Amino acid sequence: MARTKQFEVENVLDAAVGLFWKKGYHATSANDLVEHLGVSRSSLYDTFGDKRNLYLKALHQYRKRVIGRQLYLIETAADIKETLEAIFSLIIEQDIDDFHPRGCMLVNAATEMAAVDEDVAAIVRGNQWDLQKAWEMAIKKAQYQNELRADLNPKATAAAIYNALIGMRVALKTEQEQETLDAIVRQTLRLLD
Amino acid sequence: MARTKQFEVENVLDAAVGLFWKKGYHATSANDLVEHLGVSRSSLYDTFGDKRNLYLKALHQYRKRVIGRQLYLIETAADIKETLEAIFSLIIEQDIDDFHPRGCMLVNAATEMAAVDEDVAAIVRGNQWDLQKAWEMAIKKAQYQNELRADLNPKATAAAIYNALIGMRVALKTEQEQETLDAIVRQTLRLLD
DNA sequence: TTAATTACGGAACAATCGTTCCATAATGCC
DNA sequence: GGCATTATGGAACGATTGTTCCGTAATTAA
Repeated sequence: MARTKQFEVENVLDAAVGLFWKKGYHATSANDLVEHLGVSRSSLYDTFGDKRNLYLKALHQYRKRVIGRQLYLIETAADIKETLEAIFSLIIEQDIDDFHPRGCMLVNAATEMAAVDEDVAAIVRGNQWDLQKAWEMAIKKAQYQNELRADLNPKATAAAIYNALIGMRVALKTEQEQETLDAIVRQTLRLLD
Repeated sequence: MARTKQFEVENVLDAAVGLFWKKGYHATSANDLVEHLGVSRSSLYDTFGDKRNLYLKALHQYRKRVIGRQLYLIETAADIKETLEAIFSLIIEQDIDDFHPRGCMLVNAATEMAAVDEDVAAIVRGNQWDLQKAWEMAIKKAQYQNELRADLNPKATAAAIYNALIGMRVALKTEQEQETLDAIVRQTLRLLD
């Protein structure tokens, strides 16, 4: 028995992801949010709490949407090397033509916030665990199917792959020569030989 | 024929590095700087220009001091695999016991600023070039001395090593199990096999 | 249709932001 | 020792920060 919201919470959260992703936490002002989310100040605070709370919710949303897709690719991988190469390509294509490459929101969050905000750190850790586990399982599956050498350590290899992908997100923040990017992909794939 | 400065520019710059390194650009306020650098507001602006300018100078100082040491280690490496392992250890030790791990100031700068500040991006790119070139030369030297396989691509391998080191800096921002860190080091070393 | 409840728009808040300005202090050259 | 020059401390600036508050609009159950 009350007025209904004039916006879809999910949509607003997606828009918040877009802003925080591009500019980070500190450089995104409350005014930025009000202007770009199409929701009034009071409704924003009513619905999402303060700025930090909205940021945390945006991080969760990013995991759900963007990382979710990546997890799906890894889990349903037919050929693990092809999948790794494809994910590298996705990441590279996403940033390479952008005037302001956004990188990975969780990597950005890790460097900007994780050291001083335990809640952010926990989200980053959760994401890391998900992705490393997904790679580990995919490696084990590939070994079971005789597509990968049996003496490869699945957990260690997964950690190294995850690590290389993170490095790539950072590298893409500054313009990179295609040759260098290809080299990183090629060398990282060697981890699976 | 004028009053002399009551501070050493170099020392103040080092202190600025300490602040910006730990908190990043946006989260470090002008007040923070005045309080921790022991220099009055007006002297700070007189000597270093505005906040952004001081940040850029601090980035240069970081390259000179911290990265300079790393370059020296790489260039004077007797055993390249040992050197890579040693640098990983240095990085890990630097962050692992810190309550607020600082990571690498240039990695932090890349994710926070490089996309929207071309001057920052240029500094990061310069640093990347220096380090990749140093690794490339070290690899070539090791090949010449028959310590590394001759069919290893020096440039590509250098890029991958640099990339893995960056990933490590980000990973250390959230607490990491020693086992995982060791795995990353071990797998990255395989790039030199 | 009324009553209860929630959403909304916008003004307003104190606090902090980065920066400037000025009067005074200190220095080296003549 | 006087003069020109620069450094310094501190007050002050307007702008922006994140957040709150309030009067009004909209909604639905009764």
